[in-house]
Amino acid sequence: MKDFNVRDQVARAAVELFAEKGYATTSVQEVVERAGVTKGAMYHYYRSKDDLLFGIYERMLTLQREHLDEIIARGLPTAEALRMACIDVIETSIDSLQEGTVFFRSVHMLSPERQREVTRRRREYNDAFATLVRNGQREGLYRDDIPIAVLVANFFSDIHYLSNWYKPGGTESQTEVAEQITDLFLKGIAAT
Amino acid sequence: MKDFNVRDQVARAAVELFAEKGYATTSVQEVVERAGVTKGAMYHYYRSKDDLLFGIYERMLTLQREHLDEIIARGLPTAEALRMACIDVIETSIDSLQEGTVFFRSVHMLSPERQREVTRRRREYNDAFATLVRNGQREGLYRDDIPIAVLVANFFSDIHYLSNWYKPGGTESQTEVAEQITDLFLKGIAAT
DNA sequence: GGAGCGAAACCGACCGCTCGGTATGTTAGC
DNA sequence: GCTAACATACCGAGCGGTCGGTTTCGCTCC
Repeated sequence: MKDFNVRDQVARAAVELFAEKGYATTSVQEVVERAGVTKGAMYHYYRSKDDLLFGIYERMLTLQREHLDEIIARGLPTAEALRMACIDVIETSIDSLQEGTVFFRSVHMLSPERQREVTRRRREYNDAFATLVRNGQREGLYRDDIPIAVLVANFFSDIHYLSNWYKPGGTESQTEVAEQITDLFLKGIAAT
Repeated sequence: MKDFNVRDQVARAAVELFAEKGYATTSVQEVVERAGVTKGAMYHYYRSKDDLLFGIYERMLTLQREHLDEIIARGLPTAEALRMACIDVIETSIDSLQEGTVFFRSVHMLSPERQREVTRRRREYNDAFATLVRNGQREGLYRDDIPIAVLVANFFSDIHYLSNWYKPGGTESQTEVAEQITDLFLKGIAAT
């Protein structure tokens, strides 16, 4: 039994380095060195550098989609479901801060087809989230004097921005921050 | 009399291309071709590709800092000043959507010293903005149960995210969007 | 006003280097 | 002895930047 798995080690090293210094300025050589393997080993498991990058998107998209679907499937009241979805996605994003850095910074480095797939899946997530808000509007919970796209963007921007300022190990736990941001968002969109 | 200025043409082309396909994947050759000049001409005015990128940051940082200082200097009541600062920075950001795309995506491509300068100047802006919020807290206008850093990040995230979803020429004018986002933010931080 | 001239503006071929990817060789397990 | 899992040396393309040369500009002085 081997004490480490080449695939995972490479993926881990890739995330770290792409987050630290960017996809384009990180060479495959650097990745394999940090992973403690050789280029040959890496290219045995991945077909290209692009695969390394796309893997990050794949994992993030799948993970967040699953979480959201699971929460929606519970059939909770809209307000509870939305609150839960917000807190969960923030916490998840904090768990994957490095992935988030790469995610939002390097889409344009993917191959065109993969860019389109990422866009498509993000839109799906966006739509599912927007539906929650829309339901809340119908129930009179949230204001409808502002386009729903703006409301949703207002929340997604926080997710996006997290990796730019949140430092783990600070005075605030991720749960605290998640609740604070969610609270700010919900206060903003609450019906007057 | 020449009908165009090499410096500006190159800068314009650089912004466009860096926003479209990223700094790293844009070659100097592409930039000069779009600008309609030669590499020799470009390197006569700029010392490096990095200069091209830094110019974008320089302009954005200076512009936004001037705007904020000007608003603060008016000595308006806190609530008015903050509202005005928010709307202004959103409008300005919409005016410079492409610059914004590059600004938030390519910091890590700058030379280390320049990265540090950008960070420094952004922090200055951040602090000036935070002071406004802090004043509002003291006056009892805004909630103080959430760390000020979170409050500020909650707004900056919107600026950051703008270039990811706002499409000019849509149904909403930039003024409308600026007011909507500002309103969401201010509702969120209002004292209960 | 135009000849002369130094400096600035500009051209484009070229260079050194890095990087993603490959091809061929070697080892280990079944 | 066959296959999957690696290792290593290498290639060719593309890149940022340079450098010697040429053109244009601006000004002076007759």
